[in-house]
Amino acid sequence: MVTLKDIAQKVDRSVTTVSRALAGCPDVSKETIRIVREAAQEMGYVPNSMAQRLQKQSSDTIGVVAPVSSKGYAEPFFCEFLAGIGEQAAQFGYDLLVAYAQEHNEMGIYRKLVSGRKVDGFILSRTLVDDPRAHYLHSIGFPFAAFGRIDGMQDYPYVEEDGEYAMELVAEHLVSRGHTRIACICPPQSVLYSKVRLEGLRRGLESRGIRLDPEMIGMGAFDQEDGYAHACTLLEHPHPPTAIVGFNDLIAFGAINAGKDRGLRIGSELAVTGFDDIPMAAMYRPPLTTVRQPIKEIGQMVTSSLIDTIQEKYSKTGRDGLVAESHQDTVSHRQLLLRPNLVVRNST
Amino acid sequence: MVTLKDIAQKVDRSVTTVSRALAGCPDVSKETIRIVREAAQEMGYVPNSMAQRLQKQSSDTIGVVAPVSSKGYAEPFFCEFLAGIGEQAAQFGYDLLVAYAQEHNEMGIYRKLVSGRKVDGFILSRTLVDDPRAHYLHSIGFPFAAFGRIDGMQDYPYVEEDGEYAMELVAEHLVSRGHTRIACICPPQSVLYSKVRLEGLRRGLESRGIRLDPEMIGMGAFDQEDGYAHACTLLEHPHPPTAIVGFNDLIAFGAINAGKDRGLRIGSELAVTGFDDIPMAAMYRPPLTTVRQPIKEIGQMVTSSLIDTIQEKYSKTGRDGLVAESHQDTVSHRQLLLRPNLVVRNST
DNA sequence: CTGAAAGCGCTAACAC
DNA sequence: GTGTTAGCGCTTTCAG
Repeated sequence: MVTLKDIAQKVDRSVTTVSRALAGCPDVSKETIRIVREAAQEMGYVPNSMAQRLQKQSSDTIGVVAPVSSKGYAEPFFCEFLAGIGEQAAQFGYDLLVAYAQEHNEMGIYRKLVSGRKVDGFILSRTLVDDPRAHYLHSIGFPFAAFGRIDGMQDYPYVEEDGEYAMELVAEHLVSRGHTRIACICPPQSVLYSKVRLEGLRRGLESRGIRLDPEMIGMGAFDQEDGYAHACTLLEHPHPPTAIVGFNDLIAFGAINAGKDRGLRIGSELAVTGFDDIPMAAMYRPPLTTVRQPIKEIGQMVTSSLIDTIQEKYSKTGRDGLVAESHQDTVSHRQLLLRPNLVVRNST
Repeated sequence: MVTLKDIAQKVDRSVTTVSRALAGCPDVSKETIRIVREAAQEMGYVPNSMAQRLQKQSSDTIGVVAPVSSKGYAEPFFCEFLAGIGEQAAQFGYDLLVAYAQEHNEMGIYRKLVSGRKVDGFILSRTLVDDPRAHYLHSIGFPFAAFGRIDGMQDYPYVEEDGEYAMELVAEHLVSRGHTRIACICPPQSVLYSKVRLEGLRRGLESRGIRLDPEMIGMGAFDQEDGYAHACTLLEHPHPPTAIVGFNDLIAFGAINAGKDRGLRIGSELAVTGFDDIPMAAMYRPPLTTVRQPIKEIGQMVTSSLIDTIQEKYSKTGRDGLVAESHQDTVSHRQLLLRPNLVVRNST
């Protein structure tokens, strides 16, 4: 592996000069720059990243801890999200480190990554109401950006779709289709988006004179199987719903199946909506009415925010360790609440 | 951040001794070891990985380059695969670096990762007939392990399900159900598993006196949409199939939809099989008959192989750079061909 | 059993 | 403009 030293030897300059020439330092003669770069080129020089990182005291790496167990996430969704993160990170010269949390020690992995200085910042997703990850990182001043807001925390960067508004759209849509008995199936209320959406749905219905019956709420679902089970229960209710709002597409698929298995005609006898608009949503039968989340783009945005945060921190501590008074201001620029779209298909 | 130096200062020993004590070097007094470890513990010492890596000249990191564009892969499948890799890597103290290839420069990213010494080895998946990635890595002696065999390359570690045998099972199953007009929809033949499975299907059918009509082969599909389109074409054929073999589950879903949209009763009037057994396969309607691939476990296995390979290389070049004569032998232990299972559900 | 010194490859402060 | 020196944090000879 060719190093600066090798080049230095070959062009008969010092290692320092070579380093500077490569960096394009202004106080190196044009001539030297040319010579050095040429040599580097033909020798196939590539800097040793570990050496650079050791010296810079930064890892140029962004960390993502994958949700505990596949159960915790609509996978196709996470995959796209990751792709968005990875692409954006690469754009800015960052690597992407993906770690998998073991069941009962999600925090441990964050601590390990932090203290081993393996990453410069984290992307958080599926934020919780009182998110321990966010609290931890916040408390030690470690950069992170989240896909999703966090209750009881203000000054941190996030991107999120306005779940409340989204549910307003869903409510409006279903009511306009004549539904009055409306159910929903959602993840546990500890998952913030679940709480927000539920609240949004409740309000959206109430403002249209419809009450969201507590018995019409299936709580604690993540995937298709859960969705199926909850939908079955709902449909067996003495006063069953004519519409089911799934809080993600997988849940909605499960609900559709439950309806089908009972001989209901989806779309007419039972309406089902989802959330996310994963690729399969359009390909399901019937195609799913759902709230679109441009998940890859969201991954990119949240990554940009994170990188901003990292570099801001770096430039600050690099200078004097002083935290600018305008912290709150600069952060607020990185709080994005996206306006969602409802994609209407044949499941409603 | 606490360093060896800090500990050394505190316990009044040299940095060297502290390092050795922490490493559990036998020639350090019990007493010193105790003292040092205690101090390290309470000071919250964690080694700086960049420093370790620079000095060890290894990154303790495994690289995975995600397939170009989401189109290239059944995503839920890739996600699980990645999880298997990540978990196994963590088990052995390796990090997982995930990179995303841009459209026309997949090789570039491999080169970059190699020359920047960012990873110690790669996991390859969806191998191609004449896989450029494998050839490149092989030619420079860089460790890798593949999910899938590679035509024209022998001595490298891989894990694969026996696609030929799998198709034998599928053929047997369909024929035993009375099908004689059987079609299939597969990815391009440059994808090795596609070639292998197609060959297997052809043979499986022929040995039962059935010819695989070239017009019954839909070529170049990856996802549900492609599967749908090809299935439509097949079903519009003057002599349409009564069974369609999808080369992955997404393709099969597409075929099921195409059949449904034509009013065919899936399972009786049109049989459809898949491959992979992604979680959704059991939840589709009708549930999909498919060949099971324990993808997460495969991820773990292939990662183990890779780590073996890395460590073997390291111990060799570490000693004298000599390659043992038994290379071929040790590699062959890492060539696993798994026996697949057919999961029969209602789509056939 | 312990420590001093060297070095992994790179960058940066400080000369000349 | 360029070189010398120092240092990032760690491991590893080589001496004692």
